[in-house]
Amino acid sequence: MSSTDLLDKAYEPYDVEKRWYDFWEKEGLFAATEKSEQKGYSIVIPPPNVTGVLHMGHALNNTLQDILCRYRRLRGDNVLWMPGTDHAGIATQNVVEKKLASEGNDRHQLGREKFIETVWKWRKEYGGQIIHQLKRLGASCDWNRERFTMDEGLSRAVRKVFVQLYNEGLIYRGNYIINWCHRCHTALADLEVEHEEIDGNLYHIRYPFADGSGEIIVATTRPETMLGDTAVAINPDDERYSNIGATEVILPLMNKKIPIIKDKYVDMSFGTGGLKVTPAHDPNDFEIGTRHNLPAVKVIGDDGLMTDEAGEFKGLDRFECREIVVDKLRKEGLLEKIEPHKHNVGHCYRCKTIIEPNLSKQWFVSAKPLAEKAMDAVRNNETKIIPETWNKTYFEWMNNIRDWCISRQIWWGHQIPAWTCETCQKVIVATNTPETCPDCGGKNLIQETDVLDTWFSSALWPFSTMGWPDETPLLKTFYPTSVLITGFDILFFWVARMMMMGIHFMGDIPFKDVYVHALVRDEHGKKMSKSTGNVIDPLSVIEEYGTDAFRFTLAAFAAQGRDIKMSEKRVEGYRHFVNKLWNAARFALMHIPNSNFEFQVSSFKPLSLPDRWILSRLGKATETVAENLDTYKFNDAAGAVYQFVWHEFCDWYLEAIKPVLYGNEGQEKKDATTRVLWRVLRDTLVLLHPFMPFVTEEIWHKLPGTEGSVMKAVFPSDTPDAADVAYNAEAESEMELVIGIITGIRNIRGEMNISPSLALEVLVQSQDKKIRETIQQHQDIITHLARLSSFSVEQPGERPKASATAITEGATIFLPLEGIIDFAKETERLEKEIDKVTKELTGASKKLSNEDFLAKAPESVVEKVREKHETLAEKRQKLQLNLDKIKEIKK
RNA sequence: GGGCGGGUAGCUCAGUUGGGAGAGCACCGGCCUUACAAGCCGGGGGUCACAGGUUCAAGCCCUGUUCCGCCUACCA
Repeated sequence: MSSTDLLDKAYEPYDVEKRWYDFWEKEGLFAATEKSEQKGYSIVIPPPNVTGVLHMGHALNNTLQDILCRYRRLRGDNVLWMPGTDHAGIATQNVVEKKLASEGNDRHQLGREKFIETVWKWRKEYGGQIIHQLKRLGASCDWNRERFTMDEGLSRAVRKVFVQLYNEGLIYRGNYIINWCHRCHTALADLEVEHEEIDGNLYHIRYPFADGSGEIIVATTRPETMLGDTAVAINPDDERYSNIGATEVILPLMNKKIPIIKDKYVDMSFGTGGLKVTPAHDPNDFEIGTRHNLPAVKVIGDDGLMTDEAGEFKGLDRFECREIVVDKLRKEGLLEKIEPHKHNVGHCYRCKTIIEPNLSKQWFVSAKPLAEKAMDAVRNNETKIIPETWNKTYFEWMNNIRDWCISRQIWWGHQIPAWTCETCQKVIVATNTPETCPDCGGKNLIQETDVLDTWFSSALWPFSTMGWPDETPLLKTFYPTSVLITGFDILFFWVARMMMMGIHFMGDIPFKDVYVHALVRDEHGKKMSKSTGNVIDPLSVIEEYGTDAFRFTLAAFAAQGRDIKMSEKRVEGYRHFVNKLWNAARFALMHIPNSNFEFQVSSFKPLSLPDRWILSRLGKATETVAENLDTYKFNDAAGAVYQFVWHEFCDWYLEAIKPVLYGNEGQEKKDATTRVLWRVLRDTLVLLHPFMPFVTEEIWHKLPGTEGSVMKAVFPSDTPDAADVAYNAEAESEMELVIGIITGIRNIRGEMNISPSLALEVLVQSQDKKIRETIQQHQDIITHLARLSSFSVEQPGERPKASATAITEGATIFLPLEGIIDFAKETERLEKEIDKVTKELTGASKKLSNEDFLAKAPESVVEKVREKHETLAEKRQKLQLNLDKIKEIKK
């Protein structure tokens, strides 16, 4: 590509993105090396649901991962970003069932085997959607290694884990109260229940004593469960009931005698202090029932309809039954009253159906022993959670962890590797399908029909994806992973469980760092949801503004510990930034020769002030970007590079070197500056690449003197010629002086409304010889950037009359403009400036006259304030002088 | 009920051992200056939620109040 081929005037992302993504994949630039001398760096992707489509959360999550992976590659690491999806048991089954229903079919008609076949077919056809969307985002995953939680390898890991935990006594099976979703027809883990406050009623029901000596009133929010009551409980300390003789009540509607029991659990201050006990339909009642050996009567079936045990109510829907029960109680005069009552009701996290606590035989993981070590790892800093504030949440949950119900009554998932011998009822748990019963030799072995919770398999993700249970080179190179990037919403679901499983099975933590990022909300801070209609589709944003602008927006707003409020307007702003870079490159390419070009900056010395300055600033920007990416401060990293590119490189450097590039200063100077320009652009592209991979790659290929992909570039601070961009104190302070003078002149121009096209004559006075020399030396830059017709520097002496003035540190600027300046305006401007300075000056004086401050503040602070006071006083004095002068002339 | 986070410019937010209140957008004024009007130059704007306290010094540390958001939980 020759430099005479100008870039288009505006950056058009669409074609560029497609082209380079294909190129990267084709060149194998995303591939990790199994064995390498390089430092290993690995991230496993939080596997999106195979049913999923890319939303803002995914976009943020994966953009951050991609930034880190691309950055680490530039730093020379051997990077593995492991991609994949999870099988999302309930969600996927729901989707496929819906599809079947639309075809007038259902899974029971198909049968289990056929149904699972259908799901696989669906997965093949539609399951890759989100992977394609991740590619649009620029995700540099090692796609050849893509995994799926239902893959053969991962399934093997699941079986092995299940069997081992069972043998260790950490998995057990039993009848317990679990959360039951009638719509999904399965048990759910406690975590999968979403609590929501709803306006319900508190029903007060009279339970007559069996001996006719009176009654006790109990309160309930779910009257239909009374049909399954097996006791009424009171607190043993409750004086209201200390004198009752009755030991039993008659359960209304059922006409059944049930005992009155005493249990400390009962809260005396709630209602009447009488509690109905339904062990089959309430977790607390279940525990009370266990303590008192009460029978558990299941009146609500797994289908949501009342069971045989519900007597005359049999077959009614649970909510319908509630109304009828209440109605009947009222008629029989057993309903004391109904009070409105707000309470929390559990809903299924997949389908929002109201959850019923239900007695059921399920499989559980005994979590406490696993949680202990998972807590230790964080306590000992083996795994660091960032930001730290999430430690508390992590410990809070781990400390109160309860056993994890892992069986699901659905078909799509890992079928539990347990068999029951029909002959002797022995339960066999094994990785391979057993042929005969080891106890009785029976051949009729029936496999457990339940499948495992999807999170059970995702808990193994960091090592199952790398080939475990085999000892693979991949595991050796990349486990433990370097960092996990995730949203806090799955801290418990996933992160905590990976910690438990990783430590238990690998004997080592699954990740060294866990970076917890925020949620993406809409521009008003509301959670995005389909029902609210405030969802912004990342893909439409990408279509409209380009991937680079979108990614940069996400990074720029990814401040630790705060949610991101996303609006398209923000993205638009960063599209301007992409375009700015594009045009800066366009400008640079107009001046960088494309042949016989020696790119070493160091061979051209001495360099001009702008050259030395921009190299110093580039070094600073490089350092800042690295520091902030190393500590997951994505917004600060993005901010630093943005500031550098726009306000230092474009606003000052490119403007300052124009005369040189136009050849006004001779070929030698031009050659030197061109090298610096090239160098800064090259390094800038590398710095920006992790954030904006596409536009940087596009420019990289247009820039002479670069080879291959920018992905293969070396991070600026790691290059052999990194010394060129070291901090240069002299250049920075000289440039500050020059910038100060220019800004002073521009300020007058702006405030006085002097036409930009009018070239001005400017005189600068300074007492400091060094300052005078520096200014003199760089007067061409000042003349150019401030648009001057003449410029001179001298010692303080005669003040030009009729001039506007500005004060910078160490120098006074005079803009003699007889006939041009407006005296009234200049007076006003100076007065305003004096006001400002006076205010600051007063603050400093106050401090300096405070003896305590002088005595107790550190010397360096006092000195700083003294200096400040001195400069301000001087500035004020000069301003005052100028004001007096103006007023004098005005007269 | 328990826990966490937040209240800083009109808006969205930075502000990391306590010592100069900042950015982006929006707004106002001036510019088509041959990279970019998706741009350039200049400018205005804040009792850092409120009340106390510690300190020479508080946006930052402590206490209390208040408002908002989230997580978590078995008061029927």
